[in-house]
Amino acid sequence: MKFEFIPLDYDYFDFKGRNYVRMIGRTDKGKKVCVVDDYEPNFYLVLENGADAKKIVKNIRKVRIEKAGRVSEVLKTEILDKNYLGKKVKAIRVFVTNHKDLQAIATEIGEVKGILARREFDISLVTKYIKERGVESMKWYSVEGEIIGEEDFGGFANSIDLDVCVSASKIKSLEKNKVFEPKILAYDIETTEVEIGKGEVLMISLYGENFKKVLTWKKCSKAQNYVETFRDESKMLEKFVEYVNEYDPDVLTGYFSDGFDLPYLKAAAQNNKIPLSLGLDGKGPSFTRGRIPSGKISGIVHLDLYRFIRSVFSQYLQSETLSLNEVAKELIGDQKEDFDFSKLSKMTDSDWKDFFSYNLQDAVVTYDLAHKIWPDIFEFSSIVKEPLFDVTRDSMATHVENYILHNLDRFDEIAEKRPLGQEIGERRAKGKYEGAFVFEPVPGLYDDLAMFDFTSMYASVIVTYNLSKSTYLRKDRFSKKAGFFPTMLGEIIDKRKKHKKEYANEPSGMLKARSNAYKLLANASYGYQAYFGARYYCREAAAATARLAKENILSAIKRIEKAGHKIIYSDTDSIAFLSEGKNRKKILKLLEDINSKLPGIMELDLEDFYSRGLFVSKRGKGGGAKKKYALLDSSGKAKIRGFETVRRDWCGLTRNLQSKILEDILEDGNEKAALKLLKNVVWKLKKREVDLNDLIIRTQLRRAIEGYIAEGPHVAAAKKMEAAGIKVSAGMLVSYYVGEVNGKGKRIRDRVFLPNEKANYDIDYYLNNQILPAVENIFEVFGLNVREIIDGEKQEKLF
DNA sequence: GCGGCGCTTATACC
DNA sequence: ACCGGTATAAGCGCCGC
Repeated sequence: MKFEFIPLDYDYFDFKGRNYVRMIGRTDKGKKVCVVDDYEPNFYLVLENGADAKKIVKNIRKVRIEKAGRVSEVLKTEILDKNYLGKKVKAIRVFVTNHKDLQAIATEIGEVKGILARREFDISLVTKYIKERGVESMKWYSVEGEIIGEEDFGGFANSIDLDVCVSASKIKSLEKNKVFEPKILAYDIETTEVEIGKGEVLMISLYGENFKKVLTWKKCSKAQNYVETFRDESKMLEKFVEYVNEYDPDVLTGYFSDGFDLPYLKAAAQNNKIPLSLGLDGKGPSFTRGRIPSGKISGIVHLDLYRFIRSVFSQYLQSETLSLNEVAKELIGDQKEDFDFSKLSKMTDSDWKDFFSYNLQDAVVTYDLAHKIWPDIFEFSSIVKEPLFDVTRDSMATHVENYILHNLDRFDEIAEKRPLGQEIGERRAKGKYEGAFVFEPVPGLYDDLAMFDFTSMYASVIVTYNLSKSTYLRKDRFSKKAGFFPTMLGEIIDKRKKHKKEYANEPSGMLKARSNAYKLLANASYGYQAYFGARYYCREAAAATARLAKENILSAIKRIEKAGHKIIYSDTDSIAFLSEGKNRKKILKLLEDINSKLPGIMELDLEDFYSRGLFVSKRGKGGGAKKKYALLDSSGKAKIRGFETVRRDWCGLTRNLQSKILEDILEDGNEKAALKLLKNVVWKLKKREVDLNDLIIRTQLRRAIEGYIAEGPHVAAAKKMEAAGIKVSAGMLVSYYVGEVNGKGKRIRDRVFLPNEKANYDIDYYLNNQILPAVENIFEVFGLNVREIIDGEKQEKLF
């Protein structure tokens, strides 16, 4: 039979000791199908110059190992002309029986004379399959094949529940370039405990197209009609499985569901001694090891939105935390409902009703969020050529690496190996190298500024100067012959430009996602070369990238100065300077002049014009503070960087006041209104009229409590939480305020109170450790000493 | 008991 | 451990007086 097919999920199985890839996807008619393809596992031997390839082949043909009840042997070999790290080499491609034994066979062959390196035995089977056969995630194919019968592959077809299961004889790529719209089902659970394996699942919400349910075993006379009540937890779990399998989604999505919902459900099923038979094979979720376990369900792509958002998407976001609440608010508007969890101990029927609604709403929000970022997930998967499951969990470094791996064959390149423990240790032991240039500003309020910035600076430096592992010669010298890494990066930059332009002409979610994906890949590639875990690690290339970027920005600064402009600030790839009465046209001419002399693909761009800019001094010490400024753009919008306003570990009172003060000063050009604002807040603070919510300080607990050498206020707060029976864990945001205590109380941590604890807020602390430090450097620009002014007011009041 | 300084810690910028 | 270096600044920890 023949049909059109898009792969959504990949895995593999063994039959008679051989490997087969199994892809689950949809046909163009919307049928969920399984396509089985055979795979010939293989790796490479890179030969030394002048080695006797035929002799080596003769020797290795005999290699055979027995392991885990399997026999693996060398089935065939090919002698090929390939490239390895950019150099022409003779190589032997060694085909073996089973992918699982690649490493063992490579070890068995050993470091024989004539063999320079053994490579590509450390790439996953699915990645190798996609790389070699070109059957890529999120692309359309025409598939021809035989329906898999009941007896085939040891009764394989019986164990999975699908419309069709085929063994492919021909898979041909189709020229179809449209976004695939998956069938998404979102879920969320509420439980009595937060620890996996403890407590019970109170309810499970499910939300999809024309589908909304809340499953529970809590009886409630006021339950909404979408609530289904079961006899007990076990019956509820069974129905959950039934509904998911019946709905038959391509994607089952949750928020932090790898870390919570799915493992909790699995443990709850175990506690009830029932299977959680989700998925096509009915085996339920399996968890792959890792820092965070990844929950895999056969035939359904389990997608934890939190993980993709954290590793890929978070850099677009303004949100201070990656909670569903905040992320959803930013991306799809305010949707999440509130629920007071302290009610849980004594719930009325009406409370339960609210809780059901809250639970459902979380699934709705998750569903909407999944749709919102689907174009980004789709594009990432199709650009990086890795399955959805992996692409939504991999780090940026892995994305860069996968992009490279899947594009190496165009360069006839054999892939470099992944570093092992010892090598990682050696790489990490190397100290830091010198990084970016940051200009020390002179504190002051400036009028009429222009800002230039280099587009994708580090990436364009890598491309321009050909900086990579395979082009590195010796001591700061790199080959002139274009390497595959800089070439690929050049292509990434070109594609980013192309799609950005297309998006500008005809905006669409897909084009925006595509251009963003290329931008992110380009931006992550510099860090990749300095990352200890990278196959193509090259500290020298990374150090040279930083050094050459610095040379280029310093020479651009000189040119701008030479044209008669005073430099106000510069950080890494941007330069702010005074327009000096020159009009925009003249400044654009200057930009053009500089650009004409820039090397390679390097490009300076006009970032924006600003009517005012404020720079302050460092606290305590002299000199201008770097990475801290406020600018007013031509449309009247303030751009605030580094100030307490943008730091989440300062209280709301301070942040709001400082941001208003900065905006007032930028708009008025003087400090008069701002000073009034300050006096007003100080007055309110002293009269205890400030709302406690505005005084809460939030700080992340970045490790377990025992891990701290210095016990700061947030650690003290975490200890208090623990004492109150609240679970604390690394990564959580701790909230507290500083209040008055009797007797001892020298240290701030001794004056820490949790938000629900009653105390008088410590006026002195909020004045001297929050408000004044945040504003004094701003007023100092105008020659004012606000500490004296505030003290003066106090004196006046006394008299 | 207190000032000073180094260190630890969190968070930001690019 | 899951991309890099540069930077500010608070508050603890500890020393010396």
